[in-house]
Amino acid sequence: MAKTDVLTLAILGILRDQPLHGYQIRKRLGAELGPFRALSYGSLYPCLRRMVEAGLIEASGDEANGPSHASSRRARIAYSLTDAGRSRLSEELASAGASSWDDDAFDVRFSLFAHTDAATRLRILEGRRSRLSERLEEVSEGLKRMHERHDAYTAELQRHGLEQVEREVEWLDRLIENERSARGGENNGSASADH
Amino acid sequence: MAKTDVLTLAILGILRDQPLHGYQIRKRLGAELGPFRALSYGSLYPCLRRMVEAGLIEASGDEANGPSHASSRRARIAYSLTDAGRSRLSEELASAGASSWDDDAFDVRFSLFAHTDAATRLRILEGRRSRLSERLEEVSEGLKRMHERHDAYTAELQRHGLEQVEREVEWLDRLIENERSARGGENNGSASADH
DNA sequence: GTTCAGTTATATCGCTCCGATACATCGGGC
DNA sequence: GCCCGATGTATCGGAGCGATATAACTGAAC
Repeated sequence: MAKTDVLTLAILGILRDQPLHGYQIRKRLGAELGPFRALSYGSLYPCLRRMVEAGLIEASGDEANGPSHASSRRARIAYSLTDAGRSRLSEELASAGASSWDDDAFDVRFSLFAHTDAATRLRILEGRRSRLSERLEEVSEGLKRMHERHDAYTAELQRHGLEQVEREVEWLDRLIENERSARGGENNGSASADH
Repeated sequence: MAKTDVLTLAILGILRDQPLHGYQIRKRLGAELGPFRALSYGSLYPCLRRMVEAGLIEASGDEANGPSHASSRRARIAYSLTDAGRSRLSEELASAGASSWDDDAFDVRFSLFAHTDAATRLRILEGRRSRLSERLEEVSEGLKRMHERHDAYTAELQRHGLEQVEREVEWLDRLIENERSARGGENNGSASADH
């Protein structure tokens, strides 16, 4: 079975197209998932080590860069996917379980949608949507029940939180609509190499 | 100096008005900060222990509930603020540094606004606002620079993140406006009896 | 009236993550 | 020549989380 945590998945995804070393992985991930979700070295390097141990990636002493000049390049360790890593990635990309629409995992899964087939994309979006509407009900339930007992600021915080989730749902509805209308037109294939 | 972490502050705040035991603390916190921000026991109990060690709270073997019926209530440990804890709380409530408008801290600080004086409220809101607009610029900068090199889904994720932050800023602007217009009318006092 | 599920309640273990920090090297500007 | 900011690898301590164990009470089904 081997469960794949979010960080591992994100790294598998980012190494899909080229080998990179730690520093680059961090920058790319930061750029793709937004400047929030910082990802510190304190998580990155241990995770890379775990992945090497698990045989998902391979470390190599950086030959990659051009003809270049003679001698002592600084220590750089480029990581690339092994076959096991590549098949783990596609296995993971084909799945659409609860772990795909959790708060922290959804962004990563979404950022890999270009390599996910249309049916799975739709299932993930719908799963995320239903997860959020559960939450919606919880919160608005709570809001009604707290008439007294809470001051204006706390209530405002709740109201604002509710609104945020509502907008998130609207966003998902738009995306789902798009996916649905794209279906039927084209072949529904896996989108793959656009850049 | 003694830095107070977010969780500690939240607990100080929730114990301000009555002693509670662990389970209740968790429920209240969950209700006040929204059902997100779960707070697991694995964080709560260690934190309570730290706070007892630091002399901020006191454990007592639960006499609190009514006349009640005779004998063996199950083990329940009620925690209440010590004088040190109470003064730490008001000290913390009077401050408005960067730690008040960090992502994770802001919600907690905001939920305690009813016990924060008007000037500090305003400073915190403004601090949070400027933190978010920094981020705004970063992200939109990044969005412009990534024309190529990113697929449609990744771009959409960025766009959506940007929009969220924009709305957060609008929300803050509304709150700041309210605070400003309330000033001048009333006495600007601290909304409550600080000891 | 007994069983069974759910809530109240405290507590710990292992693991991961983060922030801070320590190194070293590179490319440029002054 | 010299410092500064980016590039790059790495670790440490502390804090949080998810899962889990334990146990007593509550109430409804049967």
